[in-house]
Amino acid sequence: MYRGTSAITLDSKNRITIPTRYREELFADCQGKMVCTLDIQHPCLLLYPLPEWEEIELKLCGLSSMNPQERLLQQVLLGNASDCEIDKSGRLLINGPLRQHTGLEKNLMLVGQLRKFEIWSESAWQTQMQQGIAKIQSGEIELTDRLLDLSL
Amino acid sequence: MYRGTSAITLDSKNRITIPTRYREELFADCQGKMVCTLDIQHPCLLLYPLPEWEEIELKLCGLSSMNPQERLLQQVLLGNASDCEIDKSGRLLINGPLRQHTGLEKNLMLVGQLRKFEIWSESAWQTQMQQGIAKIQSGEIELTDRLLDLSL
DNA sequence: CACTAATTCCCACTTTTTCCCACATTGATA
DNA sequence: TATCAATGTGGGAAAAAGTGGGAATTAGTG
Repeated sequence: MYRGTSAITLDSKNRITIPTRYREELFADCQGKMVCTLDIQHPCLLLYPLPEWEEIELKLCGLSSMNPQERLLQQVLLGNASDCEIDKSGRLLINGPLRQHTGLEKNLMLVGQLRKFEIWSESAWQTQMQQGIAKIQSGEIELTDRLLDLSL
Repeated sequence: MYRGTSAITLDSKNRITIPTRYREELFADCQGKMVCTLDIQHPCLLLYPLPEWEEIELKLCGLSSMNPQERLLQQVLLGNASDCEIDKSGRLLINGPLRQHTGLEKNLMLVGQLRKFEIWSESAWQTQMQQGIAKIQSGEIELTDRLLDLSL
């Protein structure tokens, strides 16, 4: 399970360094083979270990291409999915279309989210956190059964 | 079960010393492996022994990332969850994002809360206690069945 | 087939993190 | 009240991780 936020940089060759604390687990999960695609709700990227992604792909495969909404999801998620492999120095290449769509700058945040990561530009992530916390504290969150079950 | 409040300090390398009276129990619970994350209601941090945290993570894992509210909770809680290990001199590192979000200064309070700890800046904790006690005494507390069952 | 562009690999520098030792402070005991 | 023990605090030094860039290899193009 991946968790926590790391400040990382996009270097002049459009690579990011995966923090060492994740590498061992990543190598066990997927030998460094990962898939990066666009997020559909936020201006960020999603980074999956290959086996995780393959499960999602299977689900996407089950959607109907006759349903315009479902087809759109397929187009966005599958169309942007790009194979990335962690190189020998623990770095990973982020290709052009992905960078542009997210407006990635030099300073990024790599955010562990259980079985995947999110990649945000640092400023967007901070905004997301501030607004998100404000929203939760103001009680704008509707408490579903699943949420009530959370006792922190 | 952890209880009680200890005044502690954040040193120049952003470490806190865990009071000795907790160490033995902590070591038995998690060999010093802990997870620290943001609280969503108050400006404080939550510090869990790893096994405790993993249970919460399991619940978070069951939320749907397609539901914006549930995803927001995942982002805030998991995204800020940081692994911390108690070092050989009984100290623990609090990383940047966590410090900033909580506005931690040098003087902190470590508050035992059963299976976890809360970490407050000293001033915020005092305010919380004063206001909280005032609220309870003024009868602003709605007595639910669970509360009625408490007999002190 | 030659030339250019892009990618990958690798080395070296810089910064950060971790470990460890020593001093200060507190509290207990004689 | 002096002394000892135990805990808390600070900081130096070693190790590790992050970062940038050169050079070699591969792929793409005219």
